[in-house]
Amino acid sequence: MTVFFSKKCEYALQAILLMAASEHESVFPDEEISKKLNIPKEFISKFLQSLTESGLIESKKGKSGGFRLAKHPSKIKLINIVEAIDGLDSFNTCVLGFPKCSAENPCPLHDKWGELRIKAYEMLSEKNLEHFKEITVQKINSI
Amino acid sequence: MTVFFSKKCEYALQAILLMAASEHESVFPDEEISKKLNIPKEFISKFLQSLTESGLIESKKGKSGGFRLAKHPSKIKLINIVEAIDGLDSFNTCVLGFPKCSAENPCPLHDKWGELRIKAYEMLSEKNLEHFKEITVQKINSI
DNA sequence: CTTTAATCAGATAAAATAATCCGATTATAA
DNA sequence: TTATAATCGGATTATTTTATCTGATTAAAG
Repeated sequence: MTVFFSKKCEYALQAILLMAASEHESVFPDEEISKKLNIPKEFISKFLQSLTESGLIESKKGKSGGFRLAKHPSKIKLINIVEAIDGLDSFNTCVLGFPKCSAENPCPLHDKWGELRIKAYEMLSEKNLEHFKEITVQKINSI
Repeated sequence: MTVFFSKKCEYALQAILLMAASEHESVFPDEEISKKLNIPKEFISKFLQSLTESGLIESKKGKSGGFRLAKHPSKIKLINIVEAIDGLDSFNTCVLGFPKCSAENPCPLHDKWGELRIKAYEMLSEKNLEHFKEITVQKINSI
């Protein structure tokens, strides 16, 4: 396996990047997200519901409804999505799976992995969605 | 989820660290590995077989049989185990799950993730098992 | 030669994750 | 007010991963 994010989380990150890259307050129905990102349509409501519960997006029922960001892109960071979907446990567990790995009882990779973990966290939290607009548009157009 | 290694791979890394930390040429039956590392006994043969096929360890059948390293610990690196169990695909795929992520069509995290991936690879390949002997002994004694 | 203790290999079961389906509800717009 | 198009939520299915079971084989030791 060797996954970093679950599929749900990957999809959620892609979807929210897509929303942030578009006109503010645009509403996206499942169908549109599915087509633009090649995500199984029926699966979308599953992870977008989690994001709705977390207050990151809002859902609008009925005709011409769909999902949209609940905040301005500048107020959202990728780590918020990861936390909502996968949680932050993996930033605190031993990479080798040893129990009670700590500075007192470190595993052979404890220190190195600790550094990488911090860098990974930074990667997800140092920028907000506003910063990713342009590159996201380009990426999506290339799919 | 947000896993880095599969459970199989974690177990395999732990098991091979254990073997490398002991007297050279010691033979370890399933039972012993299971007890020392709290790994389900029946599951051990599953991933140790993969390591046997890869030539990292040898299995000895019959009474007083078991598994032992096929090479000196100084000739084995953690990346060898990862490659044998999980493969190296994750070092080449997009962290956000976008298709065809590349320098020409990068995802928003392409560069940052690229750096981290290299550091992760280094973490697994810069040292050999000989280096981890002492810390492994301490870690296992603390379980 | 027989007993014993181990791996091996294949089948199966359980659990987690990913994907699909469908009826109920909701709200827009004709 | 009615038809339409969307989410919502629960149930179900499929797939993958993890774990267990069992019988066959092997080899050491008495």
